[in-house]
Amino acid sequence: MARPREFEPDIALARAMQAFWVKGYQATSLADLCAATGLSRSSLYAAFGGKRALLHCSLARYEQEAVARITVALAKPLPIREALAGFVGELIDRIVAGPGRAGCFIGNCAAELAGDRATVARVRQSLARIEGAFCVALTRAQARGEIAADAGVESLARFLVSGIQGLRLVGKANPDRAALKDIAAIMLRCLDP
Amino acid sequence: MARPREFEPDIALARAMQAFWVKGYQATSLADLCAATGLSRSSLYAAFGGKRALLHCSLARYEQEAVARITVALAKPLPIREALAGFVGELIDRIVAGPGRAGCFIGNCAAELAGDRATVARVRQSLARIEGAFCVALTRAQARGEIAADAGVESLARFLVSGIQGLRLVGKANPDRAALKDIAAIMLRCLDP
DNA sequence: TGCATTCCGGAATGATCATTCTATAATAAT
DNA sequence: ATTATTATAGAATGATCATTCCGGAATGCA
Repeated sequence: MARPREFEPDIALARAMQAFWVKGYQATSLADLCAATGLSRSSLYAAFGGKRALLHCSLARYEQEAVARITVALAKPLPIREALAGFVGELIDRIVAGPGRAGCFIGNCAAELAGDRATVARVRQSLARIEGAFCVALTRAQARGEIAADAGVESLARFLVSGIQGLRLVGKANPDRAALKDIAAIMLRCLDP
Repeated sequence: MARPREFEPDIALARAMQAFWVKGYQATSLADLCAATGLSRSSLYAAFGGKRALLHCSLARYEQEAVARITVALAKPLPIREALAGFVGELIDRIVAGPGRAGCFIGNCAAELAGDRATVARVRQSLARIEGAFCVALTRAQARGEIAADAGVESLARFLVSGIQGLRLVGKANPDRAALKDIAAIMLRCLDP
C-alpha cells in the first residue's frame, strides 16, 4: 500500500552525526547534511523533522556508541587500571590519527550550544550516562579490591568524564601523542590510593 | 588635525570579547557586536578589520587576562597546593555563579572553530602560554621542595590545563558546585605522589 | 570662521541559510 | 492495469548574515 523507504534511517543518521561532529552544528548546512546522507531536503525533514531534531538524534546515537565502547572496554577481564589505560590509549590513538581532531561530539555540543536549553539538557544527560558506565566498572573494581574501599567511585567517575573531556579538547588544538600520553598518565594515577 | 576617537578601543574589545564568549563565534552577529560595543558597523570594521579579526583580538585579550590571573594566584606566599586549590575554588565559584556557564573562551573557540587553521593555531598558542604560567609556579614549588624532585613539571602543567578545560566544559553542562568540587579535589591530588 | 580630515549611522549588496511547498516518480494493493 | 499512497527532487520563500559604500556630522588646525 505504501511505498517503502529507499534509505536506511540509521545509516543516514550515522552520516549526519559524522557531519555535525566534524564541522559543528552551525557550520553544517542542510546542503552538507544532504550530501552526507544522500537524502534530499524533503526526505530529511520527513524522517527527522529538522536540523535541530537531527542534531538531537545524532547526540543520542553518539551517546549510545560512547557508552557501549566504555562498557566493552572496561568489561575486559583485566585490572581496572589496565583496562582504563587501554581505553584511554586507544582514545589518544584516534585523536592523533586525524578525525579525532573532531573531539568529543558531546563536548563540542556543550561548548557550541551552551545557550540552547534543550541541547544542554541532552548533553547533561549524555555525560551522566557515560559517568554511569564508568561508575559501574569502578564499583566492580572496588569490590575486587583494586580500588581503595573508602574511595568515592561516583566522584572518580565524574573525574574521569571531566578529565577525558579535557584531554579531547586539548587534543583538538594540539594532537600531540606524547603530550596527551603525559596527561593521561597523570590522570590515571588518580585512581591510586 | 584629525578627529579623535570617540571610543576606547580596549573597552570596545573587552565588550566584544564578552559577547563572543557568551554566545559563541557564529551565533554572535555583527549586530550583536555593535550592540555590545556601542560602535557602528563601520567603526568596528575600521578599528578591528572584521568579525574574525575581532575574534582573534578577543582571544589575545582573554589569554592575557587568563595568564595574569594564574600568575597572580600562584605567586601568593602559599604552598602551591593551597594556591592551586584557591585558584580552582574561585574558578568553580565563577562557574556556578552564572556567567561561568560561558566556560573558557579559549576552550569554546577550540571546540567551535576546530576547522579554522588560524584560530586553532591561536588557541594552541594560548594554551601553551597558560601551561607556561603553571609551569613557572610548579618549578618554583619544586625548588621549595613542595613537589617531588623527579616529577615532570611540564607534564603536570599540561595536566592542569587539560583538567581545568574538562572542569569548565563539564561545568557548562552541569554547573553543580558539589560535583565540580569533587572533580577538582581528585585533580589536585595528582600533585601529591 | 573655514578647510581638511576622520568618524559615524544607515542603506545597499550579494550570498547563504533553514524551512516549506509543489509536482513528479515509484510502489503496493486491488 | 489502475488507483491510492508516499518518497523524492528541486524550486520558491523569507529571513539573516558579513561586508562595503556613501552622505552627513564632528573635530582639529589655520
